[in-house]
Order: sequence, then structure tokens, then C-alpha cells
Amino acid sequence: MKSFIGTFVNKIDAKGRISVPAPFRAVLQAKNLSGVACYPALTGPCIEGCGLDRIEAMVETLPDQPIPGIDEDSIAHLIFASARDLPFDGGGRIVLPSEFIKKANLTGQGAFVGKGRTFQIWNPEALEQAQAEMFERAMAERQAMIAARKESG
Amino acid sequence: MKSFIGTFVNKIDAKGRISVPAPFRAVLQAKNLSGVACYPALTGPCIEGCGLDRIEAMVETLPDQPIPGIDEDSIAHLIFASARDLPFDGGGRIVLPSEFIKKANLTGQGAFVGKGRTFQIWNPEALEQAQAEMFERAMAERQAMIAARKESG
DNA sequence: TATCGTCCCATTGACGCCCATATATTCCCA
DNA sequence: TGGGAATATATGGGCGTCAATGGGACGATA
Repeated sequence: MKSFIGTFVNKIDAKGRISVPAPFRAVLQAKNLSGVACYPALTGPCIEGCGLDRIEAMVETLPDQPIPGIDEDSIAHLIFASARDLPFDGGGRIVLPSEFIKKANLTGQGAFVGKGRTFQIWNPEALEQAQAEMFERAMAERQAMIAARKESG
Repeated sequence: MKSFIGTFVNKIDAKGRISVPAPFRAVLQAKNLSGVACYPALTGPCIEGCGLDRIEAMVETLPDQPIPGIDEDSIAHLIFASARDLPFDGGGRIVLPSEFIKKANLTGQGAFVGKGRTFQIWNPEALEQAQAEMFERAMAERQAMIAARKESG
């Protein structure tokens, strides 16, 4: 199964349209999908994207209680509420709803970041910052691990 | 099977009419339904909505009379009692009965919230509050889970 | 006759769809 | 191997259609 790999920066025009990178479109079209399901990420200022099939699969996994109970509400329901099915136009673009543009601070450009089974859409500058921080943290953890190993062994 | 996803805020006019979002109508029309079954939610100040087929499926699974002592039965019969089949008008709107408007504190606007197999209709402000609380709770649970994993593994 | 509910029509504004252009990439042929 | 053509991609813009919404007419009922 093909995955979402790589980073691609595309423009966002006045109508809020942005081209989905061709490699990502190929992944979706391999599943006979003519659009992409998007929702605000819970963990950062970006938009998460995947095939609508993935969302439908989430629906399937939730208990189908005819009588709604109190435990019905979970992260999944938050995602259903905020997700949108965005169809491609003739040129392979999607239109980003204004909520998404606001959530991810998108201005002029959007960076598609492959995450394997999903991808994310970032403000390019914010992405760079976040990646730098992630790198710092990873290096710090690595140092800590090395130090701990020296002590114990 | 298509599901109800996304949130759409539409106006409620003086006659109590509100447009059902086109994506939701599409889900229902895929099942050859020309209306939507609604009933007050048990879990919050909102209206639950789904296809009439879902209500009928519920009916199939239940006895004619509530069985004393079984809460689910009486709850289900409560739902049947308060449920309404609301047909679309020519423009894809439904008329909200005054009980529903009262129950969900609807004033001027209604927010359709996709929940997968069903959807809900909320007062937009109340929805925002409820979702914020839900998010807090979900994040707290998530933190607890991460902490537990660290300890055990 | 007055009121309520349902149906139908009108408007407007957004969105989907189509076409056009530019750039990059691949492929073919000389 | 180099040039050129053909294709694919990214992007801009315009137009038609449909969705959302408002208002009025008709019929039923009390």
C-alpha cells in the first residue's frame, strides 16, 4: 500500500484553493477516492489529512449503540465534528474552509507533510520551527540516554 | 456507507425552518430518504438526528412493551414517543417543532454536528462550550494513559 | 374568518466546474 | 547525446449552477 511521503509546499490562492501534491493524489486515487478528508490536528497548529475511507473505518470501529449512552463521546466524535470531505477540482486542488486556514495560520502557502498513513498541512514557517524544536528535543533525549548508560554501565 | 461528518451552522427563520446541510442530505438521499428522524438527545441540550431507517431498526430490536426493570427499554420507548419524522421542503429544509427548539435552546441559528451514523443539532454557543469540555476531558484521559504506559513499560 | 401549516417561487451569494497559462519533466527521435 | 515535442503539474481566472434563505399563496382546521 502506498503511503504519504515527503514535503511539498504549494500556494493558496484568494479562493482558499491549494493543489494537493500529485504523489499524495496518487495515493488517494489508488483507493478510488476523489477527495481528501481533513480535520484540525489535536496536537498542533496544523490540519490532518487522510482518505475518507480512514474516517469511515473509524465510524465502523465505534460501538453502534442504538441507545446513546454517556460514554459515547470520545476523541473520535471530536474528529467527526470537525472533519470535512474536500473533493478535488479538475486540477487536483481542494478548497480549504476558513476554519482550517485560521487553525493552521495559513497565509499564502501550505506545506503538505507526509506522515505515512496520513499527512499534515502546515504553515511553512511554523513547520520549520516545530521541526527544529522536535530535533532539539530528540537530541536532548539522546544525550540523556547516553549519560544514563555511562552511569549505569 | 457514507457518514455524517463535519459541522455546519445554518439559520433558523421565523417559521422554525432550517436548511439541512447538503452533505447530510446526500447521506440520507443515498438511502432514498426524503426526510430526517429527530428526537431530543438524552445526553445534552441538543437534538439527535438520523435516518428514519435507524429508528425502525431500533423498533425491530425491542419488545412491544417496555420490560419493567430494563432501563434501555424504557429509554427506547421514550425516544419513540418524542421522535418526529421531519420531511424536507423543496429547498431541503425541515421545520423544527417548538419542543425541539426549546430543548436545545435554539435561537436564530442551529449547528449540525456530524457524529458518524447520526448527527446532532446544537445551539452554536452551547456546542462550543460542550466541545471545549469534551476536549479537556479527552486530553486528561490521554495524559493519564501516557503516564500509565510509562510506569508499566 | 382567522390561524396554522405546507407548498411553491424568487433572490443572492457561494461554490463547483471548466478553460487557460506557465513551468517542469519525460520521452522520443534525429 | 542533444533538441524538441508531448505530457503532467501547478496556478490563475471566469462562469454557471446549486445551496441557503426569505417571502408569499394556497388549503385545512378550528
